[in-house]
Amino acid sequence: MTSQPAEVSSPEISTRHLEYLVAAVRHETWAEGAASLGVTPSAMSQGIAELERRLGLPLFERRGRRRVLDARAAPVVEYADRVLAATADLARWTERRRSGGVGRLRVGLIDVAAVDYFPAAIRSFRADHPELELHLRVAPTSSLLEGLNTGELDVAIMVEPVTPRTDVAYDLVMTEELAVYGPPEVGDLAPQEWGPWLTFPAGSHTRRMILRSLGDLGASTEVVAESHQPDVLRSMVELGMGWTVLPTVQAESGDRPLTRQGYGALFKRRLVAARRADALDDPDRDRLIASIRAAAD
Amino acid sequence: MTSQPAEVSSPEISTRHLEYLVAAVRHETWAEGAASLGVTPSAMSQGIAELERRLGLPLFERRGRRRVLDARAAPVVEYADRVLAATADLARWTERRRSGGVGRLRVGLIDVAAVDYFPAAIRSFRADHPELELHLRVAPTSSLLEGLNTGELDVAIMVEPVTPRTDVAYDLVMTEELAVYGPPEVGDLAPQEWGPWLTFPAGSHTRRMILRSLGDLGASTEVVAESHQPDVLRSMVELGMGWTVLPTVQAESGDRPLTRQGYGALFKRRLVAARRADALDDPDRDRLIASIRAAAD
DNA sequence: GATTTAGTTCAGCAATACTGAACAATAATG
DNA sequence: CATTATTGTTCAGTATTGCTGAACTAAATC
Repeated sequence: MTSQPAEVSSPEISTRHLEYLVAAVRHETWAEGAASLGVTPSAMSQGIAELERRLGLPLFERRGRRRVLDARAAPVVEYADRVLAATADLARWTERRRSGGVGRLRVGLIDVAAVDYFPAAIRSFRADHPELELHLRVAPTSSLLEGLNTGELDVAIMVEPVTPRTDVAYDLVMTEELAVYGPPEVGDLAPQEWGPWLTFPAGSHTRRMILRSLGDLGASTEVVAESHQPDVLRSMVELGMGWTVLPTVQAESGDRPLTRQGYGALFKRRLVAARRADALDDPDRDRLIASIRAAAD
Repeated sequence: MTSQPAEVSSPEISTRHLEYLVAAVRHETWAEGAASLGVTPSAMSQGIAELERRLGLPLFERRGRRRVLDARAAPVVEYADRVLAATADLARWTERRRSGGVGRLRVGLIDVAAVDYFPAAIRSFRADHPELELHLRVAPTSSLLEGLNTGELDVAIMVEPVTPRTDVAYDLVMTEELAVYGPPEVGDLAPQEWGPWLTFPAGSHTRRMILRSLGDLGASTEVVAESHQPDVLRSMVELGMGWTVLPTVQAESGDRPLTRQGYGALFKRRLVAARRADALDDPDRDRLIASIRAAAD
């Protein structure tokens, strides 16, 4: 065991420095970034120089008359994003403390949660909490995950990620079944005869699960059309353009339900209520999650 | 969906402010805290007042002539701890970048990992990486967890926590068996006749698992002595003071192994390599983990 | 009541962070 | 190729900030 050397001293960094850095990265030009923060390009230039000096490391390289982030400095931007997200959380928390509880909750939901499972629960929650501004965003899981990480969302009702993540914590809300639906006239076929497929875009969590399950059964995995919108996928199936896999609640609702293959559920996926792992405690978020889980039972 | 109101603006906060806050909380007096930061009490008093002003919230209350943290401000201290830990990480990362790789790795291990399983692996790793200052701390799992969270440790080889945690990420290293050991003269007994017990202190992960497993078998769960040190527990068993449950590698090593009950392994526990969930990537930490897992196979 | 201790407020000063002007380098246009 | 436009940098000036030391206030101890 060696003797313990002096601790590396931490630089003094302010959230202002980090705002300059993030603005420089997120905007096309530094001038635009400076404007977004309400300062002159001169202030931002000097501020970033001071940050580089305090870290003892250059963060940007010249590209013509522009400055672009050195790819090796990505961890510094990640640090800046995290600290600014935590600071924004803190600002909201202190605002809540000051105002004695009046606040806002920003909720993301995938479409099946917003349209099929929880519209009544959300209406009811809103009615029960008039002091709370409830903000809803309906988007695919990947977009909701990004929203959580950038601090734009407080909670997301989404598909459970395939691989465990350390940046997000979640509670199970419900399990739902997805089934195979073919064009109306084909009747029941064996899996080997299913397809081609109309499904979600590449990058979708659910699409990966669908294609894996179909592959396991020896079915085709040819995709001929993509859409984020289940209604669009349904319409294309009705028009005889191909087959799809959808949550049963989405495919069989309304006055023209799709025809399910007799195979049964292809697989089940889990919907979760996710928050950023390092988010501060938020009783309103917890109440909403409890309310949604109660509705799911 | 309501119209989106203006975002709550984040206050400008520096790591200096947060250092003042944490020093005020962690030291008996503000004067002592100020000294630990190399400033006068006046600077710290004004700095904390400015932080309260920027947050719009009092953080401390008067207790006689002292100021103590308002319990409701605990989330602000948690935020400060997180940001300062992340900033210290960043400082080490930038130091590594500047020095072209020469650095330091601070490793925690529980005693069985340091003494029984991985001494050769660690000697070998140190020999293979002379450019790296390897710091070892041997302590119980709870202490190692705290060291991770306060940024004092980069990685910890420890018992897997009973309940999943979001602040720590870990890789499985190995599974080890723990068995029941009685005083030398008692021979094989049924579980109902085991005990009383010499075991780890309250708060120990392993102790909770031991008592739960014994309870499941209908054995006594009476504890008559406690120690963090397996050698001490062994000695007390040899002296006929009671029974213990230990990792077999600890209980049966050396020239006077304890006598195992014929029951077999009471249960298995998992040792993991843990890091803080939001820690920056660290190739040296990953290499050490790979080396330890290879040694465990 | 006198003394000591902990934290606060004040005045002064050095350091910092911003603006606006002038400048340098690069890219686009004629 | 010359001129103009654009992006970012450097400089000087100024307002603001953050620190120290002194004086002060309030609480605790003797």
